[in-house]
Amino acid sequence: MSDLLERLRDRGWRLTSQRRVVAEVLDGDHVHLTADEVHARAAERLPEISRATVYNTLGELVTLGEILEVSTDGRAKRYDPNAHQPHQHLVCFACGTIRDVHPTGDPLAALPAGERFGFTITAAEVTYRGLCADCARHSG
Amino acid sequence: MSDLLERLRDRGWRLTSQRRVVAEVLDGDHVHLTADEVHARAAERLPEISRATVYNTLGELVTLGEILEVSTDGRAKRYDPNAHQPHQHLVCFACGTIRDVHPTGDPLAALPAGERFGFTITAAEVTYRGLCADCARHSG
DNA sequence: TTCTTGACTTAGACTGTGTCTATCTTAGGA
DNA sequence: TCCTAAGATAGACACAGTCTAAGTCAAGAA
Repeated sequence: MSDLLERLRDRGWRLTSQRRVVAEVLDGDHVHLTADEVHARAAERLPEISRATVYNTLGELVTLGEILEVSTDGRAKRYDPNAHQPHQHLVCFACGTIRDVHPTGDPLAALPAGERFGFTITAAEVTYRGLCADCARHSG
Repeated sequence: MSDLLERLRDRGWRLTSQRRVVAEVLDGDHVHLTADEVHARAAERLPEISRATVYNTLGELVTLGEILEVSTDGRAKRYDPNAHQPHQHLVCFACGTIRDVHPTGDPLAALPAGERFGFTITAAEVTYRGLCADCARHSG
């Protein structure tokens, strides 16, 4: 966390209270907040922070590779601070909960040359979908 | 195509000119149109068709399992008529072009029991990302 | 320490995508 | 041919995100 702030400062980031609070809100495991949720939590600590600043800061952190942008549904994008360990996502149909998961093997390897159509492929994102234990109990 | 209209009629669909035109627009391979694009093409043949009708019809076709909803970026959802053959998507970073691709193996099998967190998993979507041949030429 | 300046923040207007509602039209059965 | 519920329509609305112009401030300079 403080490593993050150090890294950012090293890259020439001006360290404002707004940026610090956004970075703090995104600390932790299995954190997948929307921009609005980040804004709400940041505003608890810094009431005057604006939506634009949250969007700007999130965009900068994504560009710097410090957080990941995830859109598992057609709704708001979510931001995942777990950017330094490769992983995929598991999403509940019913409640939308997201878990980080680690499948075996490399999904890229499953795409034969004949299916690459001249693309230079650099990433493969896998989204697993299902019903979480809680939702399964309540619905059945 | 006419099979599609037959199937829909069998399921009690009222066959209106609007629905027919939307279904026709979505015919073909590697078709991944946004709702607005579907509306524009439908309006070429039926100028008075409304956006709401296009959205309604697309939603019904998705519910019936006749087309797939794909959101590969955070922008508009795209609609894929290739719903009866399992496949994944390959997306160009630069121009957004989408290709249907067929990886080997079952991505679901790559997720060990210990990584399932009590979920009942029913689907795995893979999005491959890279640069298509055209964009690679123009940028390099 | 104070000054300076350009990077940063802000409020709020604006855009794109999708949904909803009240009213009108029409496919298809009687 | 007529009836009627299913479907279509225009346009208001909602949500997520972007942009702009003006004000603020972090951090280097003196």
